[in-house]
Amino acid sequence: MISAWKGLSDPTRREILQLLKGRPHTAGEIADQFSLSAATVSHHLSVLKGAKLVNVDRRRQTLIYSLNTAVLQDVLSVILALTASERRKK
Amino acid sequence: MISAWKGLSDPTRREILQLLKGRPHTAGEIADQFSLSAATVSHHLSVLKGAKLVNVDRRRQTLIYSLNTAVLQDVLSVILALTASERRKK
DNA sequence: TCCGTATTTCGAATAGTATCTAAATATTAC
DNA sequence: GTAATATTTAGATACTATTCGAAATACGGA
Repeated sequence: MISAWKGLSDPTRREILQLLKGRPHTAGEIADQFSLSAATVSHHLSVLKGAKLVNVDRRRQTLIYSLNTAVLQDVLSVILALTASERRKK
Repeated sequence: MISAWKGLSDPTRREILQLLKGRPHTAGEIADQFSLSAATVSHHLSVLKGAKLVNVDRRRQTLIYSLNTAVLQDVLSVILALTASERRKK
């Protein structure tokens, strides 16, 4: 199990998520957007998958990756908790 | 320059931030909360400082760390952008 | 069944991170 | 100036992450 935080800690992976925000993409389409080898992008996708930040579906011979925002809600609440100004203090 | 994402990617550092959310702490007080050496905690504090997630003030011979939420706002907007459902689609 | 396309997995190089102990620095008190 | 206290820096080691090219796998079509 990879934490969402680890998934988000790499800039390439954050770019992939931004890309997937628009619409689902195949692994090949994603790899084409970066000057990295397909193997490297595949590795990043497996990290994102392990962190449940993306969903994968197979259609014919291609794998289609899409954004999974469920885990982002948890990240969001941690950040919100940290930024929340404390009311009712003392 | 360390990115806020890198700063947030380690569980110990996130715990430190939670601790600082309550009130500022000295380096020693923070170190006491963890079963890690003071040197290790100091390292984590320097990462948080590099990511501008904490502020440091010196009072007498102690260094006082406090939470800096400014950078968290940027993290927050990235997460919000990813989770925002797309309106006006098509 | 063999081929082509899409993608992942493997093995290895390199770089970055977390952790420790010990030594160094900074501040204050005497 | 010396000592005491608080904290960081230095050096070492182990672990984890990023990246690549090459080989392996999976699926669908001829």
